[in-house]
Parts: sequence; C-alpha cells; structure tokens
Amino acid sequence: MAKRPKLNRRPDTPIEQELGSVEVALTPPERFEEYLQSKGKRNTPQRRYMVTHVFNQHEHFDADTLIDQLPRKNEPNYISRPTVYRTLAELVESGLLRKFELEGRAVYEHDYGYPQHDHLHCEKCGELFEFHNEDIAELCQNIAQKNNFRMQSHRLLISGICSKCNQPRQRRRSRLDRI
Amino acid sequence: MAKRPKLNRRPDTPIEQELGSVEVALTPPERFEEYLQSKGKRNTPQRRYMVTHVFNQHEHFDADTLIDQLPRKNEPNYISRPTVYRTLAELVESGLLRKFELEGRAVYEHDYGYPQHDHLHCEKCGELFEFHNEDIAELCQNIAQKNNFRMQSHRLLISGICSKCNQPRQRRRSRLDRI
DNA sequence: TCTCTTTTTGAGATCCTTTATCAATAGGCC
DNA sequence: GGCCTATTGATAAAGGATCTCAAAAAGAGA
Repeated sequence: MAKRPKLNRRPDTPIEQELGSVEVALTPPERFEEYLQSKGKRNTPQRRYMVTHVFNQHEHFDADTLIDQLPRKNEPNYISRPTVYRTLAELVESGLLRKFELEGRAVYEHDYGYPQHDHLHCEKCGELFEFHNEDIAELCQNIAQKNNFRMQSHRLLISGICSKCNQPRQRRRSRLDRI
Repeated sequence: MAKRPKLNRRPDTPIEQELGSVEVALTPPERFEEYLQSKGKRNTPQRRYMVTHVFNQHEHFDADTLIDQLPRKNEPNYISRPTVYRTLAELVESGLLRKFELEGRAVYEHDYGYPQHDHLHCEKCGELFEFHNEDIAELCQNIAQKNNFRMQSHRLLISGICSKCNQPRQRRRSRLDRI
C-alpha cells in the first residue's frame, strides 16, 4: 500500500470537466472575507494568500501537500505550519472547504461553488475519483428519517481498483517478438 | 465536540437485536487459527486471548478502548501495545474485523459472521449507530461500473444529530411548579 | 523430549500529524 | 497615530500508531 495517497487529480481530467460547478455570488476570497468579518476576525495576508492559493487549483490535498506548495521559511509570504492548520480549519468552518479523512490523514477539497459528490478510492494507486449521484442524498435522508436522525451530511467512499490499475500489465514486446 | 467518541453501544440495545447475524461455519477463534496456519503464522496465547476477547462483545472499539479492557502490565495475560496493534491488523487482514476511521482514530468492528451495514454518527454525543440497507451496495456497484471501477467495498457514514440529542432539553419541573 | 530454526513478543524509542503555549507582531477602529 | 485585541511564528507537546531489536517461545523434526 502506498505510504501516502496520491491526492492530485491527473492533469488531463480537470475537475470542471467531470462535475461542472455551481453558480455562486461571491468569489472564494470575497466569501472568506465576509465570513471573517461576520466573526470579528481579521483579514490577514496569510489568510488572503491561502484562500487564493487553495482555490487556484481543484485537487484534493492534505496539509502537508499544501505546505509543500506554499513559500518556505525565509521566503516572501511564508506561512507557518500552525497558521496553515488554523486557516484550513477556518476555511472548513466558513464552508469553503470540506474535510474528510483518508488513510489516517485529513484531506481537503472545495465545497463552495462545487457540486455535491462522493468518492471512489483506488486501493492500488491511492487515487481519489469523484462522482455525482442524485440518489444517494435522498437515500440517506430516508435512512436518517427511519432512525429518527436529523441528517446533516453524508460521506460515501467506494473502495476498489481503478480501471488503470485493473488492466493486466501488458508484456512489453521485445524487438525479437516482432520479427 | 467530544474529545473521544463514545464507541460503546448502549447496553439496552444489543447488536443482535438490531441487525441479526450471519451463519458461519467456524467460530472466530477457529477461523483465526485457520488464517494463521494458512499464513504460516503461530497461534500464540496473545492472539488467542485477543480474538476471544474481541468477539465476546459486539461494540465498536478503538485500540485504546481495547487496551483498557485487557489485562494491564504485570497482570496475567498482559499484551503489549505493539502486539495489540499487530494483532488487530491481523484480525482485519483475516477478515474477522473491519477497520474504519472516525475523528482521526481507527475504529474496529466485527465483520465475520456479522451482516453488512453502515453507520449513523451523532455529531453531538459521538455515538455510532448501525443500519442495514439493501439498496446501498447495489447503488455502489452501479456507480463503480459506470466508472470502470472494480469495487471491493464501500463505506457510508451519515452524520447528524440522533433522536436523543435532538430532543429539546425539557425544563425540569421544580416542586413549586407542581403546586 | 530435546534441539533447532524462525516467528513473536515486549520495552522503548520514534515517527507523523496535529494542536497548544506564549511572546512578539500587526490589523482595524477610534 | 495610538490603542486594543486578534494573529502569527517558534517551539514544545499531545496523541495515535509504528519501528527496532534483544529475549522469549512456538512449531517442526530428530
């Protein structure tokens, strides 16, 4: 099993192609600023940098992957590890990001302006794939109702082997084979 | 939010009542021994003790809860922390237990001899409730197929507020009220 | 039963992710 | 600009899970 899951989508399958997007009134930085103001929090350079950076790409990511992408210590716009974690929590609380857990690590993805979806997880290559299904939420709602539960959200993870990993590894034909 | 989720089912709702059970040919210890032999592993007292203990109760549990229940150091049948983790991994690998993650911790539950199910999680009291739904697995299978995915398992978690926590806290009537 | 080989165990250290502490810094409102 | 308070970064530490390795023990064969 991979020590650390691949959380980046393949560059040839941008997420917009897969699931489209949802109309929103404000850009993520605007939305975040609104949230901060409503909470009496301050709009710092670190928070501005992070919200912009995070919404400039669509991949799933974990804290470490994100920190790798941010400026390092002694570079301009450096953001310390605690601040990264703190700001991630705020982005989740504000509804901009969603957080879930995979293989013992917290994974984040866009929520604001992004359609509801669930995930397929390849146990071989560790990749996460998104899918959208209309029926799931309704099914969950029914189940919750039957159990006198007030549902707030659901999380469905389908584990298995993706098509790429499932292909039998082709024997590479040598020059001799082709004679 | 609770620092540590309650993983124990309430004593008045034993799991058999909720979901029944599945007929199996071997007892869990027998099944585990079979697995060990097939892997050329040895049947040690520690492994026997753990498989017996774990299947003597039906609750979900995490490693720490389990260790609390096991004999402590300098008592008979003490099992060290690394061995507990090692054996849990073997119980999962053998198909006796299922492992999943909740609030950053690994949680284990019976798999062998126990019907397929998913969970409701109360965000307030942290309790886990099980439910069985016939349609989910089929739905997942369809989704997997559409995505050229070879499904191995799924995991559905419905989060919300349980009926108990959802009840408006009744004002306790004082003696004076009743006059 | 004894011996031998190999697995397993337990003590302790260590890893890894995430969070807490706290003094110094800097927003934002007057 | 000045003040008050939130925020940051350095550092330590919490917490779960795993690694290392010498000692112990299981199982196979004699």
